[in-house]
Amino acid sequence: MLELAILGLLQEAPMHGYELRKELAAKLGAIRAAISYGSLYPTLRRLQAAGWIAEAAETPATAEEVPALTSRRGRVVYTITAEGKERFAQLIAQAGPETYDDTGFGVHFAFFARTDQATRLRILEGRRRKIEERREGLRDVLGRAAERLDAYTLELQRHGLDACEREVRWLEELIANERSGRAPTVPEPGTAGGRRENDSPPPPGESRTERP
Amino acid sequence: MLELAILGLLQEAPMHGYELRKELAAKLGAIRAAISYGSLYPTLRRLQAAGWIAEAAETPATAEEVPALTSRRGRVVYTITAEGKERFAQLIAQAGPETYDDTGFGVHFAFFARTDQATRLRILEGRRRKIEERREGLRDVLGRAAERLDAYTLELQRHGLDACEREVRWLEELIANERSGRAPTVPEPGTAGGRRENDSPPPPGESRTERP
DNA sequence: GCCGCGATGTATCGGACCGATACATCGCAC
DNA sequence: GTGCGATGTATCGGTCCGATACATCGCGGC
Repeated sequence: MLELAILGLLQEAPMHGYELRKELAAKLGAIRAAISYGSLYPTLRRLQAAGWIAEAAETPATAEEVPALTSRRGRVVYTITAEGKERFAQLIAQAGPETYDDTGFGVHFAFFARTDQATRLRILEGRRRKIEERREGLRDVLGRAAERLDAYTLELQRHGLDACEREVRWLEELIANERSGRAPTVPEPGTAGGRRENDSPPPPGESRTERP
Repeated sequence: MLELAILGLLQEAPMHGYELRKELAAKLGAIRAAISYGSLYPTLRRLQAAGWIAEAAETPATAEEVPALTSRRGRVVYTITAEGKERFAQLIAQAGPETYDDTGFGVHFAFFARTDQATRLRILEGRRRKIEERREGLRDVLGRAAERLDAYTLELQRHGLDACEREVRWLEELIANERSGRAPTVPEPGTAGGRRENDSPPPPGESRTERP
């Protein structure tokens, strides 16, 4: 999962670890807190060893002079390689079971702008299926096993059931929108000209405008 | 977390591993899928080594005869010890930061029937605070950084924000109910007489009765 | 009668990820 | 001029997961 996220972010721009963590937090804030350095840095090294990302050392050419003083270790900027882009595409397209859990789905969804429509649809439907299963489980417990459980546990289940129903409805909207929709796919920023970023993905979900 | 959950469940009845997993899935179905055996069994051994649970071997006395044939390995039933109950009480009362993440809160909440009112209130308020922080983070991103993000990422944040607002409202209800409420605490089933289980916890949350 | 098969049951192993910790630099406010 | 919060890289132990293995039980089909 972390691997996929890193590859995806580096496709938008070269970054160093710290930046990667912040971007990730911004992009996945709805799903998970923030990635730990304890997994980030080892993963970066793993990806580099695999040839999917490359170190693009700081000191932008002109720094030939003034080298020795304080040694200036500086941050390590990573770039994605051609193999890395292939790897990303492969990871995005192939859906294992972990693609549909909370984190996995969140990461995949966050990169939907770089995902083709068929895959998007497949992932949304897989996620819906999974949430529907959880929902049925909760309904079962609330029905059959209700008298075995205390009031707090019951309330927890009710709240969970509510969240499931909401997410299914949300997914339905997205799926309908996707089916009837244009196919935007990747804007590919950075390369080739000054086109504005994110002008292409379709507007998913309307009717969600008012705020209490 | 697993440790707390096991100690809590064994307080309701002696159980073997498989059963523990199922009960846990039923009780925490709203929070997480199901505990893995890869963490369950090692944890059971750790708890046993610490003296918090004890093995209460199957074969209920009368099985003195017919011993050798097929050896009958059978399941291992665990019971909580007095030290284990103390440990549980201690874990329930002391709140670290992990008490307020999704899993931690879920586990604590699931055992609210065995938690005193002051602690319940503290945990509910801590959780609310944490969710409010996440909510503010999401509002920030949706406000300040909106143009940097693509439509899908934005939609993910919106959905997350919605979930946060809902959970805060849910917590408010529970907190209000708790403040103005009776203090039920532990029914202590199994020991001392044939009292009906879970007749004591207060009804948390009303106004949640209709279903679409 | 017996055979397979799904539920029950215990167990291990490698790997992913977290949380705490350490340490160094930079800019700026006091 | 100095302290302190943000920036930045890095490691280590521990928790938990997912895959896998293996053995038993009860029951329905042939």
